[in-house]
Amino acid sequence: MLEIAKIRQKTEEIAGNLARKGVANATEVLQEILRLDDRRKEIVTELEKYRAEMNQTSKSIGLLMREGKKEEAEAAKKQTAETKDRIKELEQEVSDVQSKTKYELDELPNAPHASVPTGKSVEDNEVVFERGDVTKFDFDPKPHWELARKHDIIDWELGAKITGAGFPVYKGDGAILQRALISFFLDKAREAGYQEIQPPLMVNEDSAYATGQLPDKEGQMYHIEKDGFYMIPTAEVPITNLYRNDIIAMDRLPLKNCGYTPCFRREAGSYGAHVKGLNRLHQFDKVELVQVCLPEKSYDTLEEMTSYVESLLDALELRFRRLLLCSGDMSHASAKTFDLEVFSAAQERWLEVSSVSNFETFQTNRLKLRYRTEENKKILLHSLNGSALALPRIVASLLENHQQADGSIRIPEALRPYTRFDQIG
RNA sequence: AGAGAGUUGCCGGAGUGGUCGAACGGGCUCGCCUGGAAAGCGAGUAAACCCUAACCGGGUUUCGAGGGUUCGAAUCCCUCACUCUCUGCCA
Repeated sequence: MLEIAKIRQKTEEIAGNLARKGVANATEVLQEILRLDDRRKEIVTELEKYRAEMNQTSKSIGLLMREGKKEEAEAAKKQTAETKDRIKELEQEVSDVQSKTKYELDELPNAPHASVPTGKSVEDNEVVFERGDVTKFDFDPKPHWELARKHDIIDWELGAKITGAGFPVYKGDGAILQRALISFFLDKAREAGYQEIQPPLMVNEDSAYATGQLPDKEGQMYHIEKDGFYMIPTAEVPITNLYRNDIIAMDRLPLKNCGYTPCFRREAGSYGAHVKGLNRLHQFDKVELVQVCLPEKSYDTLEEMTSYVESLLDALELRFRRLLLCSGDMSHASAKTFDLEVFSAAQERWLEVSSVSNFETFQTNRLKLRYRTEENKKILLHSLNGSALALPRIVASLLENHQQADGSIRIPEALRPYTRFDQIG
């Protein structure tokens, strides 16, 4: 959620950036928010005047009662009725204005950072660089779903039988490969200074709201209505919410946490060839990084996190490219996002395997996550997160890029201590 | 899942309708004392919001959350969440 104080200070600048993200009438929307906030202040000022008056009167009634001046006390009581009604009215007005303001703010996405290119869709994303060896095949490379079937390591039909489409079953070496990747990613993250967290896989409404899933992505989460819980779409949600309503001492910063969790996504509306195989699932595994840092350091942190994830792809011997997402392709909450994509020779396209974002204060504003300055001021921190990494697409990339002429899959050196086999098949 | 007890400030813990933002103890910060330290003494020690040029000052709200009764609620009533104990069930 954007901060009202900042909207007030930099209305035009923010409006301009919101427009780049496709918000219609950005200036008008911001001005409406400021008008509502002005109105709120007016009402609050009046409200508090009446409340102060009520407090005064109540106090004096207490004194009169004590002194035994019953009639005087009764008379004073009668006089309060009008003020009381007025307070009720004003309270209703404040709450109306506040919910209107909140509604307007909730609708607004984060404003893209100045360095984010303007654009509407994936086509406008910028390729920052490509790295890694191009895999050359002297045979016809097969897509991962065929390889997985051949080696009987991933079974979509079984998953469909026991649950439904998009819930594959990993078997034998497939299951071991998953477990190996998770351990590998977690060990690397720990070496890089991240504390490992095992969070709950369901969260309450407050948590889903604070990181921006609600109300924006309501329909994308599995919702357990009976208990009011949401299945997490990413570990970002519980891990970032660890710090909801916290004031962090400066010497604890930056907060660096990571976690492995399954992720659950309804993916309502997805269809077509691009959702084949492991490309888009309802349940998948992911190791996620979350950092919370000082505002002035968040863009360095974004770079640091992205480079870190790239080092994982290097270790897995995968050719990748870094994309700087354009204003129109970023998620609701992000101010700047880098995507990392691995080239799949078999599918002849780039697969997104990681997304690293700086949310600036968009999440921390809802989280009320602040730090205390030397002067004892409370300032909102910045939050960032990144996948390191999402398993299905990494598995797909490994299968497709490391397949051999005989159909076997070569396991990259770095992963062998974890799989304890060098090839599949 | 059933029965009971509880949820108060950084921590412990009083407080059952008015003078309670909250006794008392501990912690922490600053000052005094000291060669230095301990002890001791003194002062301070929540958050959000409103008024204001103001980091001065004044005001409002907050004692698990939300609603209600009342002139007035930490204190009474209702709903919910959480914690603990016992019983039940079960990885």
